[in-house]
Amino acid sequence: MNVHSVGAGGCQIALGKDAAKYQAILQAAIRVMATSGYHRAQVARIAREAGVADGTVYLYFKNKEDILMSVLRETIGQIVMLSTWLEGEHPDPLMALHKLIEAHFSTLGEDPDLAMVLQVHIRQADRALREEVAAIMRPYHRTLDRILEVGQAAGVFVSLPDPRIARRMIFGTLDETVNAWIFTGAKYNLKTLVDPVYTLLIGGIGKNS
Amino acid sequence: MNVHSVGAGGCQIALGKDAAKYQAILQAAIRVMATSGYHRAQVARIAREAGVADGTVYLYFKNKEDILMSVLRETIGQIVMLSTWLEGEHPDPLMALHKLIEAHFSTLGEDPDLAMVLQVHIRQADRALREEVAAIMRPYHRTLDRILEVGQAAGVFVSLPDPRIARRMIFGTLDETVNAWIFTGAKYNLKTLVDPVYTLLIGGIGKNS
Amino acid sequence: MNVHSVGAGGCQIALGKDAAKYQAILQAAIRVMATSGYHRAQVARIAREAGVADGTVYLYFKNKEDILMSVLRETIGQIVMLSTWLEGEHPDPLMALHKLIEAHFSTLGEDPDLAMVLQVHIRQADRALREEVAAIMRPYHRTLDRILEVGQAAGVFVSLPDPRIARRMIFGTLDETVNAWIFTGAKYNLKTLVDPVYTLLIGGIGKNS
Amino acid sequence: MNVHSVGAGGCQIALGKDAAKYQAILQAAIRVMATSGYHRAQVARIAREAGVADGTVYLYFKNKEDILMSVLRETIGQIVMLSTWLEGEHPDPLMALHKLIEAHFSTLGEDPDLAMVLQVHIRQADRALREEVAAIMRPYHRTLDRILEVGQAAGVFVSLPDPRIARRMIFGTLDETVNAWIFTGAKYNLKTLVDPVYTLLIGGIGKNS
DNA sequence: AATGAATGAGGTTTCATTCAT
DNA sequence: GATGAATGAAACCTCATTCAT
Repeated sequence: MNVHSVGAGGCQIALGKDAAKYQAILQAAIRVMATSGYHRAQVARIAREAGVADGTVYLYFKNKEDILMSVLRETIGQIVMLSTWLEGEHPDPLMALHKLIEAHFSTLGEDPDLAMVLQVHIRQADRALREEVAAIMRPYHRTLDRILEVGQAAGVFVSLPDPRIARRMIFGTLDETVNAWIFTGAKYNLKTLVDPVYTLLIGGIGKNS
Repeated sequence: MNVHSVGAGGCQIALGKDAAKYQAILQAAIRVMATSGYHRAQVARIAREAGVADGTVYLYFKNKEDILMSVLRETIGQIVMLSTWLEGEHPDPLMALHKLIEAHFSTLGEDPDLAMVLQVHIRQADRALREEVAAIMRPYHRTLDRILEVGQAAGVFVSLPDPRIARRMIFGTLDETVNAWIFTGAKYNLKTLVDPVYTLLIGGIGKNS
Repeated sequence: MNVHSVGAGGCQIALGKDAAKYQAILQAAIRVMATSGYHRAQVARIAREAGVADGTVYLYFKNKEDILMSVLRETIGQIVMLSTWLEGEHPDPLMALHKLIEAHFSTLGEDPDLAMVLQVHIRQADRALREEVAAIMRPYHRTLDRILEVGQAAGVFVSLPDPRIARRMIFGTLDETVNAWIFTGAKYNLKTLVDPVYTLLIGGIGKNS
Repeated sequence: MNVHSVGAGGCQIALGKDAAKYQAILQAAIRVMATSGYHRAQVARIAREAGVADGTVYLYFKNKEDILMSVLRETIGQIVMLSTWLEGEHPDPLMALHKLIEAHFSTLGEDPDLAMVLQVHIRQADRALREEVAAIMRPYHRTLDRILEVGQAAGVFVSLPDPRIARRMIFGTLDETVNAWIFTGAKYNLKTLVDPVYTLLIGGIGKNS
């Protein structure tokens, strides 16, 4: 059974023997898109980088968009699943939030190319693809929403008319932090920011007298 | 002197006649990019929408990228200048931050097309363009940094080893809030979120016992 | 007004100044298809043969299929219209038939390349295109049917339960005669066959004792 | 000796094992080409339809063109041989002609897929292939020519300077009749047209007073 | 003999840009 | 200055064919 034939989106092409080749193309795609961006990334170059012929790419992916989609499914998917798992693992909403930030920064901090694709180039995609991205991200947002709700009920988080406002603050903060890390060349260790960011999100920038 | 011949990038053509035509093309570009995205936006369509011939576009802009750049310069520029002005106008850092959030949400909230371009399509641009965007944004970030520093010195903001962590939280939160507003169809009034977001940024999500 | 913007099918592209260029491309297409066939005919070669750039072809035609369609519309159309006109001009069905054969052989006999396209390469087209061809041909068949009906009523043609059987004999005979002429290299004058074919169609191959 | 290794074109591979597989591929080719046409017919689909691997096709046929050629050789060949046999069997030219029309309509009328290929898709082939088709057809045309000559000598057919004119009428009529039958969906029984067509060919459309 | 994964050449079409009028 | 017809490079994708297993 091929690893990559599993999953909701699935792959409509009967995949032959080589799951390694599928991964090779996927990794090549991440590499090429990291440097060239989505629209500039040529299928021919992805193929060359993966060490296969142009046509081979189409044995594993339906088309260029499908390549990007698969990068998404396999990577955002990881963070999303990780977040869901963490939520279940840590009933304490404060701890859950901390672990989630850690997971977010760890996953992207360990693979700058992947982070580049997810933070920058994904957003170059067309409307249809962006909606797909949103759909994949939704469980992540739901997890954040639930953590916030539980925290409010437990009295550790402030009460808000709409928890989505806080969720956007959290997600926006993580997102922008990763962005900044990428654009400064991914030189420092993203994980060192877990605690400062967590503290700031909890306490805000205002000084509690 | 034409309004649009001012600025860092400048314009290589001496424009004598028609500043109105320049604006028409710029507005058309915003409209077309809002619906089609950067890469799908065709120069021919921008020209048609602006009521000029294809070639005329090249009398006012060096190339397609230059059109986008100019959209940036003229719009981000407004927020940036506004923020600088607000900073000078309001010595109180809390007030300055509040006014800045208000300016940010007002400017984008009043022109969904423009917001769409700035939030979504700008990011489809190439490396060079994104770096230019960053350069234009820098004064905005500097303003935030200074407000934070003044606030720390005055004891109204928490002390942080690196104020940029807080700045990214602020900017990331505003950015994600606008993003969410756009993707849900820009149905509600963005300005209603000024106070909740401000409060959350100051106090954090944690409950102060 | 452009000559080629008239007609049922029309042309969905706003055509600029040059009706001559439209004709040049059309003639080039006939020439290229005559030698290479429909599927082997490359747009690039048609463009080169017409003395224009590849892209220019797409200013005058929507796509490759549209080129072929236009060859059809403009040429079969001629025979069809001619046949309708002849029918009106000659109330005598015998004379009408004779004139029609003459028109058929004249039109194709004068332009072997065009004949090649119509007899051979049109038939390489896809289902959709062939149905379009059939639609364009229909008036021609209707004309034949009417001539046969009038002739039957007048007692100069045999009575048949279904006139379409006779129509297919006439059309099939003309078609095969042109085919044979083409495949032997279009060496003789097709018009010399008007009388023999007419006589044979009227009298059959059987000897009237 | 395999059935299919006989013939002009021959088969470059010594086939030991499986004449049934050869036939399976041939029948699959007819089926696929009937629906998709020559150029749209993919070797992979023929293989799948025949229940063999792609590569296996190339053990039995030199290339795609060879497959079509073989369809021709084996099917037109049948009509051709049948016609030759009928000619020998029926010294009476009128009877011979009648039997030949019957054979023509029977063979194609019983297998619409085959008829589709022979009437429509064969003609999508390239020059070289069409010449091969002509070569295979030639004995059929010769048979018609001889029947006509014998008939003329016997005084049952009209005298013509060139019997090929009459032959083209006969063949064109049969061809167009089959064509019309196919394009109307092969709904009626083609054999019911044997007598009307025969009568018309013999007597012509003119009324003998 | 049989397989089917891999190959890679080849063609249509788009669209930013130019330049003669 | 303004025009817009013309340009032509560039890229995705298909599919006949091969060859290692």
